[in-house]
Amino acid sequence: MKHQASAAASPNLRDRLRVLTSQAILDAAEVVFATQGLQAARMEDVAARAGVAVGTLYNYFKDRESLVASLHAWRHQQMIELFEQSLAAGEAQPFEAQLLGVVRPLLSHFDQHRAFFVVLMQSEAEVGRRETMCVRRAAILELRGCFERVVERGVASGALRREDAEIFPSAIFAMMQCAMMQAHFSESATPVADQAAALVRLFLDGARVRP
Amino acid sequence: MKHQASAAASPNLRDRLRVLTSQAILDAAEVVFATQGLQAARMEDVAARAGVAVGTLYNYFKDRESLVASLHAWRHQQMIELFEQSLAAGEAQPFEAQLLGVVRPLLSHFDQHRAFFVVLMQSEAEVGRRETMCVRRAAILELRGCFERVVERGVASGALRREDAEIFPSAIFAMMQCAMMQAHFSESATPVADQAAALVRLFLDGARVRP
Amino acid sequence: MKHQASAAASPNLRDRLRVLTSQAILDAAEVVFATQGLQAARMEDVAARAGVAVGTLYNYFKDRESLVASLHAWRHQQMIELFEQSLAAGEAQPFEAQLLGVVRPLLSHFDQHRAFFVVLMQSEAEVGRRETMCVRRAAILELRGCFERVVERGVASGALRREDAEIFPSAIFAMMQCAMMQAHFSESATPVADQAAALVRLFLDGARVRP
Amino acid sequence: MKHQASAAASPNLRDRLRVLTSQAILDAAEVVFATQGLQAARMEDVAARAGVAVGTLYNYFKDRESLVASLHAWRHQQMIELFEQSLAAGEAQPFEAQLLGVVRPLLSHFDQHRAFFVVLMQSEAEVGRRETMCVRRAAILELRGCFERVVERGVASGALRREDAEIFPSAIFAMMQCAMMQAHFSESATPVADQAAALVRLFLDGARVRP
DNA sequence: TATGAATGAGATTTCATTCAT
DNA sequence: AATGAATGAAATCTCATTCAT
Repeated sequence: MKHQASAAASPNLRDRLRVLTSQAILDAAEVVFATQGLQAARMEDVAARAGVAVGTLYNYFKDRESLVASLHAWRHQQMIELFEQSLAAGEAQPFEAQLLGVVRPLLSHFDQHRAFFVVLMQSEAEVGRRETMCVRRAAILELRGCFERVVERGVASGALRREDAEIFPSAIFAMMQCAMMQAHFSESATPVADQAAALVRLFLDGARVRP
Repeated sequence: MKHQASAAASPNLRDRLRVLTSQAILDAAEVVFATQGLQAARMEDVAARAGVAVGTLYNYFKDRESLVASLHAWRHQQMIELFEQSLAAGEAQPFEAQLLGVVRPLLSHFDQHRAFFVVLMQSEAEVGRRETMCVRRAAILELRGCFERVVERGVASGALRREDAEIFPSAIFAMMQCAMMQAHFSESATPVADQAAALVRLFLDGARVRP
Repeated sequence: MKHQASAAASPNLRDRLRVLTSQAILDAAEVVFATQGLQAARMEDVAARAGVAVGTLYNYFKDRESLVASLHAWRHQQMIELFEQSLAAGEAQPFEAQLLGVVRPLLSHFDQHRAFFVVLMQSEAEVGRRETMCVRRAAILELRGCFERVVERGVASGALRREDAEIFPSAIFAMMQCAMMQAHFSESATPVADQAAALVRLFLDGARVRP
Repeated sequence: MKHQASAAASPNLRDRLRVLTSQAILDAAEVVFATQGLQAARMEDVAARAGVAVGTLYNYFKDRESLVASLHAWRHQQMIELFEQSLAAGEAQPFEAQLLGVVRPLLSHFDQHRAFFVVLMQSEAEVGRRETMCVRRAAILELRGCFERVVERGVASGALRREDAEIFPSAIFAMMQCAMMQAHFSESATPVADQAAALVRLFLDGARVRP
């Protein structure tokens, strides 16, 4: 009541701390899960890395599964947003440039969270609870839907063949995934994003020698 | 060797029984791992499915990890052999036909062991023990090596561009993987092998509209 | 005392508030313990029901055990007082009437706090800390002592046999308990107090057919 | 095959061992639960007392709750059987003798498992899972049903009043329970069974002085 | 004085592995 | 060689209690 600043900030303070802690836990979880593997990692490790007690994890996430799910949802959301921005930014450009404008930022995002995305893929393949699977599938389908929109635009603008258009979204997605996996297994330090142009070219022109 | 006929046959019989049991266990393991997930599956489940006691598993495989590794090695070996046969069989054909001749049987193999390959991919992304990782990486690199040989032949025969040849093997591999994953997540019943031709065409000619 | 009117009233106000909060907590605790069970109930639940924060509970009661003990003591005190009043009120009446005058109000009290008394009995059987047990035993003995006084008066007035007088207090007590338990398990809605007369008659005359 | 005895015993051996272990666990559980209290007792304590590893408990009982339930069921069954035998044994005797013939053995059984029965009562009052409650209630009702049969016989033989017969079963039951509780709280070493005759007399003749 | 997020000891349960029969 | 009961380390999750605001 007395101090405007402190009084005004006070109610927000708790909330801000909550958000901060929540983020700290998610950040820690990402690193720990990526480093130790999704199942090998113990909640205690996540807590230790986040600098909180185990019990605190459970004040923010119902259980282990919920923590993993939140992590997924978070990164997924970021990717979708990144995609939307990139797509909108390239709206005025010719198709190839727009495609590259979408692929490169996504690969950059990959680069920044490389370790975690491996975990993400791993758990995507996981044969777990039914509901978990559904959520995952929905997420993947949403991402694929993004690429479908790009392909549609390519077809509409006359840049892509209409006949095989059905498999194009998956094809781009696959190439990106592959670049990712390869970087992971070869433990290469070069950013995957550097291959964006080559990938787009391969997707558009194929591998065949032109006369 | 020491004993008469029956005794001479006996060691063979024993060996054959050993192999039979071993195979039964691996078969059971494949199904159980694929059905329940690699970590969710319990050794007891594998034993039950194989029709043996838990202890027996440990008479044939040092430990859980060793069982999984054997399963991997087994399927991997089959794929390599399949690849070699397909490649040799298409030696006389033009490049596109040979490539298709390699891709289609591999996808068929995928189709037959679809569930397990998902598990395989899952564990490939696994960040487990260092030595396990090495073995896995070696296996993947070997498979990629196979595709490198195909690409080399394509380049040599003038069918593929030399400039981007470096990323071609991964690209083909990626497209196959992707077709696989997509089938898994969409729970499609159509054989992935049916998409072989489309994949090869996309790889060779790209997605761009030709004038 | 030192300060003026407002200051003089202030300590009383504070005290009254303390008592009010304390009562609110005890009331909440009774309901929560009775509903969820003595061990299943969490301090947080009690706090929520009382409309205070968890920390506040510990401003009023040292710890969980102390809260339970207070609850017990409170109800126990009420029963003792109820007993004394009833006993005094029936002093001039013949023995059977006086006994009924004691039993019926106690059973009514039971009816009002039925759920809690089940919890009370439960914890009476609890094999917990030594000191807790002592307190409980003292409470029970005090209640039994009340009935001993009634029995004594019955013997003195020539209404009860002297020979078996030792087991009479427990017998009455047992019958009351039993009526209680039975009501609980049969989830009967009829007040136990309605059986008071029948219980007293059974206690006095037994079950045997008289010639 | 070679040895009749050993071969014949062999299949039974495992089963007999299973039963033995199962009994050992139940015995240990009874003591531990009675000594430490139903919730205070840890599975580890039960295991230690039974001389097995914790895991073994779970080879025999699905979970903690199941162990407790088995214990209850076991003792309950024994009591029912004891009751049936006693009742049949006194069939030819006059009512009072038959009643005593039923009450005394039950109280003896109480004496032998005194500590556990306290636990039994405690958990009977427990407000736990719905299904658990149902099982318990069924058990109690079954026991009460036994006493109802005795009372019926008493009424039929003209020994008991018909009018109040409804509350007689509970009354006997209550008196027995009370004797039990009292012995527990007073930590008396005298067998409760010694009070059997007094209880029966009180039940039959009441406390009133006869002219 | 009230608050409620943080704490961390402790309990239950699982399951890969062993080993006596 | 096959069996399957016993083992016990390890992981998840709970909740009474504390203490900074």
